[in-house]
Amino acid sequence: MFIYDSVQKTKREFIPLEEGKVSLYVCGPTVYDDAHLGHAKSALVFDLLTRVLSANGYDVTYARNITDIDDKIIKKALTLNQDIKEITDFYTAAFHKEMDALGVGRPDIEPKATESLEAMHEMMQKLIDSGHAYATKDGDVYFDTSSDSEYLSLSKRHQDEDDKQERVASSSLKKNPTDFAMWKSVKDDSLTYESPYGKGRPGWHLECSAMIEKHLAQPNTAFAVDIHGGGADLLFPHHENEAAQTRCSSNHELANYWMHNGFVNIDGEKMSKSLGNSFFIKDALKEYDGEVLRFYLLSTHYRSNFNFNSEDLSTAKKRLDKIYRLKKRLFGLAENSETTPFRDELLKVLSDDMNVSAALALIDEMISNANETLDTAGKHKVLKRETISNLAYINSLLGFGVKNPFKYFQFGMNEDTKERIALLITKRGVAKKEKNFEASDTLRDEILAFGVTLMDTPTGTFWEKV
RNA sequence: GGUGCCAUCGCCAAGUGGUAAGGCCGCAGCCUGCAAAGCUGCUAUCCCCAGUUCAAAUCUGGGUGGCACCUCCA
Repeated sequence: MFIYDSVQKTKREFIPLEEGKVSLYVCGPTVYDDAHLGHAKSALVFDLLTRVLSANGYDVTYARNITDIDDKIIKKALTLNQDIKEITDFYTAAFHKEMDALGVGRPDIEPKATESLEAMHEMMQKLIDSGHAYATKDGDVYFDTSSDSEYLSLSKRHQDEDDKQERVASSSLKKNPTDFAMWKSVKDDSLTYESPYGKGRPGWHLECSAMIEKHLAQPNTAFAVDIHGGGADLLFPHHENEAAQTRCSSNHELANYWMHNGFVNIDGEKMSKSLGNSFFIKDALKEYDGEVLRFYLLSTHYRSNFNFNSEDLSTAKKRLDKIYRLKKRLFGLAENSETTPFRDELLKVLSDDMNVSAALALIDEMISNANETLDTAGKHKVLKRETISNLAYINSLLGFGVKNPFKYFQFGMNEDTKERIALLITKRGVAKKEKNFEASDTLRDEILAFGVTLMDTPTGTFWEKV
């Protein structure tokens, strides 16, 4: 298994801290709004990573946090006059539902900030005791970046540049411009959390460091976790600050391998809250099967920036369709999971820093070969067995082809329409049998008007939604 | 301004020294009552210039053009 380390900027062979085991931590969503395609991309990338690691025989412990303490949440609570927990519960549930639709497995551990305050206080206290952090008279607690000689080693920035980039001059109580808040005092009693330093809320960076230390870190290892992942934008300042806190409060570095996934743009433009062009997962799911979205978002290498547009999405669907059509041809045959050369190759390319493109090329080649043989020698038993095994492997490793192939092609069609189509197909079948092609073609036009295609096969006539 | 990434067929996209994967689109054909689906065949020398090398899309230098981070953000 090889992984590109985005801090060392090189592809490295993956060697776990503890043989046979992998600890993986990924920054999860802040639950104050609907999740957008960027959240989907990140979740999908690391879902794939856990599948590939598992297929390589590793026992994976995957943690992805839920940030349920945040200024944006507090702001929303005030604006809507709602309880904080009401908001975070709502968006956490929505997030889970959308991840399910995308075929993203639940992490083994899903820590919430609200349930990890004690761990945060512990870490903060250690940092204060060791002189790496300080409390101000306002009740804020800051990390002293000048106390960490390794600060900025992740993002490889230069201190002097960050000095002049300071734009918020209000925090004059900071010792250094780059010092960041671990605890911020908040006056409004209804929106605060208790701490030994007064009421307030924890800083975002502290949440992740503390949760990793509490849930994943092993004692006496050089790193708290094997792999830390997240979106490319998180490298600085979020991961830099996380790493500093962990480094200075414990005897290990934060992560052995850092993985950052590329961004999702919409029609060439960055998707962001400030631009107001966020593309929510829930909206995309209205038009496309979650698996199509999964296939599309995973079809480009995880480190590349991804330019979302509907043309490419429908191209991706066509490619996924081919998997399902082959599955249809083999529908009802006994399942098996025998080893095949294809399986070995597929795992091999995915184990090389998740080369999905190469994997898809292998899949298309496998499909093409299988179809060709089925066309010319339909009773080829060995090939059928192998193909079923191959499809099952694609299913478990990539999460493609999970559904019933007939249902897949009926996405978004209501029962009433399905019945009417079935009736017309029966009528057309009769006309065809009587060689009344004029009538059968008229019936076909009626069927196509429902936005479907028709295909006559040896085992019957089937339709697919276009 | 600082730091970093990228530039491969009409479109999407692999490939990091050994002579250009795959998909979509297009064209030709097989199959089909006709279609659809499936299958077969055809379609690029890798932004520009210079260099290193027996050999470069792949390494080095210089251009040009995109983009990201530095501010909440996956």
